[in-house]
Amino acid sequence: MDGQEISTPPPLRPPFLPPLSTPFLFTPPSDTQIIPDIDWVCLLSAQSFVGADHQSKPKPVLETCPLMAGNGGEHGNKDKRKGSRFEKTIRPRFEFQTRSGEDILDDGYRWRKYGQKAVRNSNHPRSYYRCTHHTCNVKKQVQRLAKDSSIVVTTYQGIHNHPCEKLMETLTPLLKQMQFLSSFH
DNA sequence: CGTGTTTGACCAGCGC
DNA sequence: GCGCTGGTCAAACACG
Repeated sequence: MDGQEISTPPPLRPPFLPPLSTPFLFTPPSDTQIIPDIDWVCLLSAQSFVGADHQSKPKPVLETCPLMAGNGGEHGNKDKRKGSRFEKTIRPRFEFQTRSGEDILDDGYRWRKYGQKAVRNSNHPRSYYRCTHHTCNVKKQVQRLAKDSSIVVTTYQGIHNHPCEKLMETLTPLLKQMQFLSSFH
């Protein structure tokens, strides 16, 4: 490497993430210029960061993926592999290509690695991650491109059913400050 | 001690 | 049926 800058992408919230409207009670002061009908989900979605240098256009697809049968997030069922463990279920899949030295993108969620496999036609292994939230079934796969090892391909499967912890941490003080400021009006 | 990672084994799907 | 490959499990281990 000739000292090329590797751009670490900012934390992102692609479209497969849950709507923020549920956990957020966003009540802007009545005399501010905040547009009430802003679609924050779209605003923060992948569409909004298409064009950034380090991001490629995400490829959202719907396809049938093997899914744990009756998985309610409970662990301890050792017979998960047997019988009707897998059933065909429509599960949203989103793929991102990111030019980064880091394999793990900070998307605000917590992930636990549960596997790693060497992949055919690639020098780089594929890593498997699962959201650590006990009620959440979202998974992601991280792999570097065989052609260009500086590009990380992250594939998300599923939709989070809980708020983004880091984003909540970030926005909570902001919201409190807004409420504080609005109390003067 | 709780949480996350590593890694070998296991299983299912698919092509031949 | 067999072998290959991708995906997952779970015990062992590391770390703060």
